Amino acid sequence: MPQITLPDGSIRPYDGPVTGTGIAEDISKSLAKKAIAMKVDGEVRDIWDSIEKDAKVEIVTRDSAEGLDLVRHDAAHLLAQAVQELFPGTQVTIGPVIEDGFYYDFARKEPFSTEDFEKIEKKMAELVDADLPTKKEVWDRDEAIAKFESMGEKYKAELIRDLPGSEDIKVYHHGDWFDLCRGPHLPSTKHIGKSFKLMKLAGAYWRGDHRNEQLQRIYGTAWLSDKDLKAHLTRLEEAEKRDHRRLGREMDLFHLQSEAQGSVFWHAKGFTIWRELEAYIRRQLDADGYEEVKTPQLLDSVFWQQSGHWAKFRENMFVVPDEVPNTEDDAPLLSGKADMMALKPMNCPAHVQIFKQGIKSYRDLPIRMAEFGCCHRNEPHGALHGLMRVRQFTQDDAHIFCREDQIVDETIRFLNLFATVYGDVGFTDITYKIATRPEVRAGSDEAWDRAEQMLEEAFKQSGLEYEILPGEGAFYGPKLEFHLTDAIGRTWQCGTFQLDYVLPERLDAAYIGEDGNRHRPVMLHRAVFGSFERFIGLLIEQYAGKMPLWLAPTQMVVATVTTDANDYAEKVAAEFRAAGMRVETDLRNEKINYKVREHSHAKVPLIAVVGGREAEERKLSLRRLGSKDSSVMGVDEALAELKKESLAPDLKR
RNA sequence: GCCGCGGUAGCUCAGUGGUAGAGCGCACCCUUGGUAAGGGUGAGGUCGAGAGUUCAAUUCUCUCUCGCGGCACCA
Repeated sequence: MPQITLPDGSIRPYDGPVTGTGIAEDISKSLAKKAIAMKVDGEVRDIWDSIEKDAKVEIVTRDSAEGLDLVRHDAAHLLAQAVQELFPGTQVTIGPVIEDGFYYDFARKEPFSTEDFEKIEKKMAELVDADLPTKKEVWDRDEAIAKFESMGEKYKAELIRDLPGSEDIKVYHHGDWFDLCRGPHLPSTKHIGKSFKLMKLAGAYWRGDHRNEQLQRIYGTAWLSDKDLKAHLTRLEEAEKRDHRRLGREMDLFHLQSEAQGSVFWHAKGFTIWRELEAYIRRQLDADGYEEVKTPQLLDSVFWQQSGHWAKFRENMFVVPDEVPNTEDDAPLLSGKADMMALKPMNCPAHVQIFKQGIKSYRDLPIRMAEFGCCHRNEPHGALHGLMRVRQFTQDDAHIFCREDQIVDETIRFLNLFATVYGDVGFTDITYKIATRPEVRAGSDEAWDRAEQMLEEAFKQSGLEYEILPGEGAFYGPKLEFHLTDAIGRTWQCGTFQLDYVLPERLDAAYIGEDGNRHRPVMLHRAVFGSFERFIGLLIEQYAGKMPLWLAPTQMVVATVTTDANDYAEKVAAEFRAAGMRVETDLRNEKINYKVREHSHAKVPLIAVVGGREAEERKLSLRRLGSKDSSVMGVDEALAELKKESLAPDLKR
């Protein structure tokens, strides 16, 4: 006698087991038509499942968040079904729902090509039109394994083998085709609709492990309506326009070229942004009790052996032989016997060397040692991505040497600095994470317990929301991660904060404690921007190139209406430059419309138009980027206002 | 590094087994125009590199390289 509680609080008693369809029909005919699944005590289930006990039930319709997920999940099945019909011999593996869509991983000897997409999409549409009903069966584990193996579906068989014994082996049929699946699913293929599109093709390792065979992954997007699909595709196009690589070229900020792949050629305009940011963060660090240092770029491999990087990080290091190259044309360039040096991939070991000079007392701690250190890492070719992932980058790096009892305070101090800086540059959408102990790690569990607790404590005291990333910490300690999202939804880690008990030990850093004995300091690795490169890349995308005034490479263009005003324009520009602003003039023989258009496209925040009228009255006509209006004002008034406005946020305070 | 896709003028892209085209940009000339494209003329390309097939390759094939999208990696 199940009692079904509906979302409105009403209770419906039933004499026996009842299906979601039955409940929906009892509520209303129109709901029954739209019902595609149900939520039983919060869990999404197949609409045709029987409910035998009292439960809270909510009917799920297509146009709900759950409905959209179901559509996408079914679309993944649909893709698999279409592919298997079109390409016999293809094995299916997994096909989950992801943001905005789904993917399915296939095992097939011959490669798919994006040219196959049209054919597959057509087949998918046919299957939707066929309105194949969904049927669920629970199979015996061994029989299921045998069945899938006999079909040549070894991945499915492996999945079943690895399912916990407590779990049912559920098989969903869509017409004649079936797949092992946790479900739930739509009642039939027609509910999927046709607002889907196959997007891209990629290799992906079975179970995400590069030692396994590589599968072929087809990504798709699916929506409830063609309108939604179109809107999504438009969003992607818009996002492309915000791509920092594109804007970097259009705005003459930087470029990359193959002779220095992964390293950036900063043009004057791009480097202006860098310089402003560097000056800004240096002021913050100075004010926050950091001391700035500069350490060597190239260090002997013996040093990296001591630090542990040679063992753990060597494959990502650029190694340089310490040898005079042979100058004979025919002789080998290098003897192969030279000692090796390496470009630093990190600054931390060098900072320990500075710490170790002289004797440190507990009274000296904490020491906050900062460096705008340029690091090189030999990243895999496939990982390189514009400014976001490069092989040479400069961090706003610092290491805090402190006692264990200072960790919480230092963490809070950092979080405050971090929040100030990100607020100042306009990043608001940040995800905070604590990455905890990985399986392979150094140090005792007690030390890890303490370290993780201290980080959480700091977060709690700072009032920031965070999530835990289990097992994602560094081998030497837990870390805080700060994630930002780029134009197309990829997230990037920028700032970082890592606890390290290991490096001071390895490199024998010590201070004299109150008790007169030697103690190990704890090292906190931390960066606010992370790398200038990535941070600037994200800034460009965040602002779609329309940088805030203090960061804009060119803050103002003084554009003349006629050549008669040229001398005046030069004079005005000079006055603004004298006030510390970055100002250019546009004296070209072009119409003012043309100039305004061009500088607007170049995303210059301010355009000062000057003609005969302005020259006569020592005025300018100011137009702000994104505005159609302009306002005429006196030069002195504009100078006072804009000089203040163009200051970095900290200097305005 | 792995899988798929790509590389033609500064940029965006078209095109072809008989050694190339557009728009924008650039230079020059005319135009002195009041807030998102005034007109004209012109310059500009080893069609990513190498090899192969062919009478002939930018076009077809292979290798390499770089780029793009994923995957793996990101101590």
